[in-house]
Amino acid sequence: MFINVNLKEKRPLYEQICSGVEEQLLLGIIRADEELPSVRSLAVELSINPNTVQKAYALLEQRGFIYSVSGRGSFACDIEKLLPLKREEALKEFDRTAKQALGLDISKNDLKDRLEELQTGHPERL
Amino acid sequence: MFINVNLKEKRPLYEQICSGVEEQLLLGIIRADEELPSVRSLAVELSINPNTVQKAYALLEQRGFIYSVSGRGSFACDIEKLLPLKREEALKEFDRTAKQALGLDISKNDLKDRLEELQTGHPERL
Amino acid sequence: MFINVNLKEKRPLYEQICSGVEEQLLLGIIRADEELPSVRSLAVELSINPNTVQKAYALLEQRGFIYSVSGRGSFACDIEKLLPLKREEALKEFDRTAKQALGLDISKNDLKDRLEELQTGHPERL
Amino acid sequence: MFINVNLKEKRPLYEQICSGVEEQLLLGIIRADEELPSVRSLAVELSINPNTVQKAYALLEQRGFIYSVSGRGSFACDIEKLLPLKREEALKEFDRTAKQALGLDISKNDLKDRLEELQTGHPERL
DNA sequence: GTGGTCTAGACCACA
DNA sequence: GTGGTCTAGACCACA
Repeated sequence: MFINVNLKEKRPLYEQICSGVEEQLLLGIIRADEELPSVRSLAVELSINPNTVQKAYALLEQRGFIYSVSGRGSFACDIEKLLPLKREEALKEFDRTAKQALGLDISKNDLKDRLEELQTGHPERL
Repeated sequence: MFINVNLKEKRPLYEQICSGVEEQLLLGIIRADEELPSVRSLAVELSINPNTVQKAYALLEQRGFIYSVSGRGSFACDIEKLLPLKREEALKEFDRTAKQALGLDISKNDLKDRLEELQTGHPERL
Repeated sequence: MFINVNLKEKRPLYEQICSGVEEQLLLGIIRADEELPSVRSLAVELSINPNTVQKAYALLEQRGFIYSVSGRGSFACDIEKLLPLKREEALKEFDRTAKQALGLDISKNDLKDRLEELQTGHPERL
Repeated sequence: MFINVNLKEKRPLYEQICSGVEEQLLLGIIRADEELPSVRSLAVELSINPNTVQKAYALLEQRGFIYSVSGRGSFACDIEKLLPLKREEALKEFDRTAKQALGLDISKNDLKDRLEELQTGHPERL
């Protein structure tokens, strides 16, 4: 697992960790029940405060991405169960931005053309 | 001009004011060179501190939406000049969310269908 | 005399009037002892407050560009007597900006080349 | 870092702080990613209000000179990336003042001689 | 009257 | 501890 954090970004560090882990889960880089680095080791690796990692893991657990076994560590949830929820969220976001564009007199056809040209950059699941 | 602020929202008050004004400018509700409510009067109307309104107006000026004349008041810029920039920003956001959806195995055709069903809610410019 | 003021500029209106008059004096558009528009008429022409024009004229008098004859009006001074002072001020400004450029590792030769290419846009004195 | 503010100057305090910091960044006195004094400590040092320092730091961040990390502090950006922009600005200013001098019948050769005699006072980067 | 600057002091999220 | 937001209130220049 390779998580990057960037101090210059405005998002709080714990959010950066969360989205890093979420992304790798969704991409299949982290498998179901795979063990995540411990709070302490990740804190050392990223040179940040363990409390920050702790907060990120707590949020990830609350959001259903990981589960913690006390005294053992943290493990990835089965992402397949989360996909429908994530898709729903993504579509809401998509609608919102599409509406915004339409409100600026960009036509639906323009947006469709744009869609067609998009490269997903979606790597094959390992 | 009808600006609403909501203390319960996480976004700072000054940002809420900014987006309220921006929206009305883009919708043509506020015309070029039209005078906005003074810092003080808007503060009274919204029951917030004048400094907060001041910060919002300063940001709006910096972003090119309004211009302030010391001792006179604040006035709307000609929004037509800002439209291309806003469109560009909106399209970037659109691409981002579209990519996100595609990354979750939602097909381009699904997104296009969704686009087709969207109602813009875009009022005619007066 | 054609003075323009721009509400969108950050400089105060009275300063804009001053520099407009100064410029026309230095360019020879206004001649020595020529009468300037009255405070009231200029205020009407520019659609601004007479107090603002009054302040501009007071400053111009204080700086030696015009003189007022009470009950008669305001008249242009002989600009030739002011030129040495203006030249000194301009050279100070020139030195300041040149130093700034040199401090950013721009070479003296670069600045000289730049000087050579400048078009003055200096109209012939009438 | 040695920042001075002068209450008697007309420029607002926050602008004085900005230009002080900008200058030291451009001179290489402050290095990339070096930590700046905290908002509070600089306020104490200069005997001014923290809000004023806060405003200065916000402007410096917006202008690309520093970046702030909430809960951590403020740090210097890599100035090398800003140099081209600063050079461009400086040359525009140089042109402006040169034109002004030429408009007062000062010859290009006079300006070149003047350039030649200038001492930069530019300290070596450490 | 208007906007712009500044002070004094509070409270919050983040680390 | 740090920066970010907000309030309450003062004073100034400008028009």
